[in-house]
Amino acid sequence: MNAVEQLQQSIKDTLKAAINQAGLVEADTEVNIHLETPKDKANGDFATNVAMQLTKLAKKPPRAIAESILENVNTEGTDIEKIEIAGPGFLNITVRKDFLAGVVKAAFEQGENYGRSTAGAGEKVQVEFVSANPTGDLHLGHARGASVGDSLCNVMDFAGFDVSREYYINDAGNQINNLAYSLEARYKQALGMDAEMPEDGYHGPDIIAIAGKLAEEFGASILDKTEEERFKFFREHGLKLELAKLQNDLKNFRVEFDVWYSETSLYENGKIDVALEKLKSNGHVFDEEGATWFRSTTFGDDKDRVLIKNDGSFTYLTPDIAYHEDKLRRGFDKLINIWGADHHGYIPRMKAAIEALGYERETLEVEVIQMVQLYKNGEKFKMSKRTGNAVTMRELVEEVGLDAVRYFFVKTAGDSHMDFDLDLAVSQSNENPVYYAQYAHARISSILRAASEQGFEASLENLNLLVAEKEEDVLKKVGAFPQIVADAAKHRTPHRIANYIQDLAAAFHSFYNAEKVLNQDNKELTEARLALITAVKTTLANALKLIGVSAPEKM
RNA sequence: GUCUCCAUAGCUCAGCUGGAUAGAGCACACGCCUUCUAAGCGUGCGGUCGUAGGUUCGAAUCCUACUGGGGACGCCA
Repeated sequence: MNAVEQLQQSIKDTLKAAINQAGLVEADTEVNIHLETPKDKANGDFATNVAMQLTKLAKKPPRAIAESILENVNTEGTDIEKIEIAGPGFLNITVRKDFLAGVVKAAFEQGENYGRSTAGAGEKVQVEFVSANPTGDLHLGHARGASVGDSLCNVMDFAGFDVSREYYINDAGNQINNLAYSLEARYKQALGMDAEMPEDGYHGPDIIAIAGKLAEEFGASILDKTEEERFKFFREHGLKLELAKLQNDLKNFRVEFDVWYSETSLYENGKIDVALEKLKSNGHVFDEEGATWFRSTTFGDDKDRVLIKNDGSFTYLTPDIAYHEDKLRRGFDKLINIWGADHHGYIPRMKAAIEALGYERETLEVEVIQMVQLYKNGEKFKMSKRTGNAVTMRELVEEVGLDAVRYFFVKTAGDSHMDFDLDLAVSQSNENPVYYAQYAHARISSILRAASEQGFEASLENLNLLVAEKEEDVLKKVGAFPQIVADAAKHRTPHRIANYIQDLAAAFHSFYNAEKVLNQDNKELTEARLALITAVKTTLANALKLIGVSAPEKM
């Protein structure tokens, strides 16, 4: 438990004691006190609406309850300086100033671990994200999914969850056949031959590039093979090179997975049959019209789903069920899937499958990432893998810059639709909010360099000198960080980290303009302030790292 | 047609399990560099929180209906 949490708990305990003392509720009633941070600091450091919430139980008006609590409260030996009644019945709590000094100390001493907590209690969580088919380049939607997914993993890890990142490779099924045929056509074209692309072929430039590579390496020799051999060749090489490309692109996007899980492996090791048998023995499978069905409607899906088509092959769902069964067998407490909004209709059947396999429905959590609408030259820009004119993640990073892209995608809540104006992102890249935060970090670094040259050293000795208004604002922001991380992890909302970064940077910039840090005439204050800005620097760096953005020493 | 997500300032978006006078950035207007980085700070302008009901001490937040937009409704993946 961090300092702020301890403080909050202590305030809650103090208030609970007062409520009991006042006899406002039955002795065994569990009163849930919610503390919030008032927007206006004139309303104290913390505020609670508990008096309003108790109106029904205590059968008194809120202000009378508040007064009753005040009369019975004992703040001796706590960090509470004063409690006031305000508005309709809020209790505004002001904390002793020296409490904030502890915040600097914590950030200063914990360094890159400041903000870590055990809020997640080591819960084993697996997060599956991106999982794009290995049949084309990653595009805008994948970039958003990668940003949000990776940041969420970072945040949850920092908040004490045991996180594993996984990418599900769809290397089986029709799309891979299409990949092989597309590649063969491109290969022939690369050799100067006439070849038509298959009807559902992949027209992306990456396929052309891979075909060119194969033509260079193998010449025309592949043409001598039988049709079956050629198919196998293009399938294998296509997959291998597509996968290598995906892994490389993601790595360059600062995203690394713990596990790359092959769909084909589910076929090879019989896990699909095992899952099917389990569904059958649980009584959730039936045959009809030559196909085998999963009775998903039993678990709230709006229609039943085919598992085995009448041609004997599996639908996409079947290996996916086996995959999820396998995840659960690996001992995860929670499965988080990050899916594009175009797949959200798929959620009820997957949850149904989880339940049919005998697990808790809630074990599977699906975070839906809404579509990104790209604008260019003031017009909507259609994204299509098939037509090959999509803006890829790689191109986006080249044009806009990695830090800006990662920041941009993670600062918006995943469940809200998003417009991405490419011209704006490129032309105004210097005004992108990400630079605002990075600039704060660089500024601090600069001051610390100057301080070092002038013989100053950050010190925790005189933190009680940090009483200026702007200093307090900064301290409160720094102190809030562990709780922000814990909340963002709990609610699966990494965008809160981005918002927090803006707040913290703003508090610092404001402080910077109001107070000068280095002052030869006041060594004590200077060195206390150095400790303060070091705490800010640490916090900024930690927060930026969580969302995959760099923290530069100079700009 | 059914399901689902969304609708907050001119634009892009926040708004924590319902709380006090709904916030930030961009844009616009005006100030601030002989002083640690002006990619910054300050002041101002800007809102019937899509519409109409409901729930209650209190609703941008929860419920219902409607309007408008995205997405999904396949023995594709």
